[in-house]
Amino acid sequence: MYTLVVCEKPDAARRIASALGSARESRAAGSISVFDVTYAGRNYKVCSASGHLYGLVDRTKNRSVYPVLDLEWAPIDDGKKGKGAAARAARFINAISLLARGADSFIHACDYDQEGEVIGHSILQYACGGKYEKSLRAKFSTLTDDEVKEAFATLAKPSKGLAEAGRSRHMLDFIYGVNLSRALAQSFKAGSNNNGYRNLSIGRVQGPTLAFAADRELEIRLHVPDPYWVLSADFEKDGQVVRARYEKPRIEKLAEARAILDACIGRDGAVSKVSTKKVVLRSPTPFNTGDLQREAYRLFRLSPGYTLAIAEKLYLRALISYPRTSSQKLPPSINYAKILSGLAGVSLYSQPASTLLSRGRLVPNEGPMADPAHPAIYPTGIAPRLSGLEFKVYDLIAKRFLATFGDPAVTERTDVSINVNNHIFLAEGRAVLYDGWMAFYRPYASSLEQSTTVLPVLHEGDVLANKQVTMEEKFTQPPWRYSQASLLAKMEEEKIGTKATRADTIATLFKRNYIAAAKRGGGIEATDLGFAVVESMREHAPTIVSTELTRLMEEQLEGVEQGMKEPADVIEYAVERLVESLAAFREQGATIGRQIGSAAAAAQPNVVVIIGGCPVCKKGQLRIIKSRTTKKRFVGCSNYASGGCRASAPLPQKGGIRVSKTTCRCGWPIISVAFGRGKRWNTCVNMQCPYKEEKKG
DNA sequence: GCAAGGTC
Repeated sequence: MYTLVVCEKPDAARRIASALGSARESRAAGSISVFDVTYAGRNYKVCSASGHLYGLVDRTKNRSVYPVLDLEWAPIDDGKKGKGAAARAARFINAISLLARGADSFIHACDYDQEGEVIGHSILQYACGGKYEKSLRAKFSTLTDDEVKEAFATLAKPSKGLAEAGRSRHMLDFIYGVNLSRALAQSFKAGSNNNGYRNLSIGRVQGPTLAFAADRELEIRLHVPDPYWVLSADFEKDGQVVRARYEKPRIEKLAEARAILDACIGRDGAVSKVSTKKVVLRSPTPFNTGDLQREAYRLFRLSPGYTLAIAEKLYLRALISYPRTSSQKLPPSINYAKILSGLAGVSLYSQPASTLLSRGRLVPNEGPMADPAHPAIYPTGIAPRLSGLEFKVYDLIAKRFLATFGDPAVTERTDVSINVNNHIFLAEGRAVLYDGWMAFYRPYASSLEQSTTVLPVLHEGDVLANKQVTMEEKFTQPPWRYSQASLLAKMEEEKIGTKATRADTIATLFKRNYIAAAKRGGGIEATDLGFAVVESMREHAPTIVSTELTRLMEEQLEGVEQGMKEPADVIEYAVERLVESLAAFREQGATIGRQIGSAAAAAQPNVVVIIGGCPVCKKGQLRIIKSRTTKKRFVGCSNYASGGCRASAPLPQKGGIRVSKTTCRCGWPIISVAFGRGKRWNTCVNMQCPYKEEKKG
């Protein structure tokens, strides 16, 4: 007789078994690994699932019918992740079913979180014959020997509320996501003139993520650059140049900037204040999935999805720990010294690893985030044989691990105020006094190290020769577009999606052609189709494109978990609200479809700042500028301030502006301005254009 | 050809 222990994945089964004692591995039917181990006089067979083996299926199987509200749990079928998933799940289910027959008791040892509770629940209920409530739960926060033993010594009743909350989460996501996606796709079909089908989708995570990109794109398109002026000055002391900027970083009036320039040109400065400040920079915290994805993007421009795929490979080759983790913690049980000894045997890391080993006391600088089943990502210490991007990602992980143990770095910042005719200019010096952890993180810490600026030694009252004062006209910039990495960070911040799925969701939005690489300036831009989907959802099912749905769902599921709410009531309430949204789609399906359809076909408006060369002075460029006095937008020449070019023209105050490729015969640019729904008006910018003619676009 | 969530 034995107790069957059900784990979430093969790797966890191996670790749990070996934590309990000396385990013997064998192959069960379908060749999945099973570990026999005796612990405290009891025989255990430790087996595992491979993530979710069961999922929700639509009983009707007809993908053109909605709403689908009648769902059941069944072995997963081959989905979008490719063929073979169903066969793999069947292999695990068959093997576990056989093992269950000989078991007299069951332990649920999947990851101790909501999703893990569901994975174990399904297996114990469906593969083991309704054993969930009779099973006992092993609760651990990381899979270390001590914690696993502790969990088996203090087995608890299964958390039925948690399982119900998780199962309801699956239900709600399916009901909202599948139904609204079907409604979208079918309204597109109804509204398009060729009756074509287009695979459209929306969901609790896709929706808000797309809305982030669309809202940002709108901000960018609506941005009107405001002019401002920047003053800077170069001084000299003992042959060394001191670069300084005017104390006000932006001067919004040209007259004011001119006045300061005139007052300061050719006049020497006097040092009026010198202050130095030590800044201590703690070592970085170890990587969780998102941290690694962001850093790999910053340094190598790798997409989050690609980084995770590479990390997955490194993990499968036993070079790094499990890469899907929220944790920023490295418990001592991973054995720092052992890992460092391993790294000391790799020539690239031997010097830093030995340095750390010689210190004796090793304390990593941990971050606040934790994960129920895994520590932060760390190298195992096994010598890697890698090249290309795999090497880069490994190197980043290894050096980050080393840096985590490094001393705080100490930098010094010097601020100098320079008085020129009662105008204050500021110069700033930075120096690294002690590099500490930075030495372990080279070259990845370089942006911090390279901020070094050397100033000559300066004292209050020193007189500095004024070499030059310059005035530069600049324009306020629109906000940055999201990159894949910053969009992922935004999702983390808004608490939507999970460490393992965020990159996938972004990839889905690309696949649907809701977002695309921006034509200029890098980053992601929402496409017209993306805008149209957000717009129609905001009108008919607004919660799906808002993070509010996640928040509301979590509130309700919290009630289910605590046993205060019935899952059926929570789902019924959601269905009632969903059905209202779907009613609008039924009534206005064709109209919605036409809107989305025409958006999908329409060209992208350009982001316009410069609209063409100046036909008057022939030197400057015509730009869209917002007047400081009237707050209205107009066209002005960039050569206005420096060259006195007075070329200007009024603009309509509403509607997106695009520039035509052709210039008017009078030499001025032709623009098209959006008005109404999808209509544009083409016109020459020149007020006195002798060829003025309006063209419908 | 539909979600989001596991894992490979």
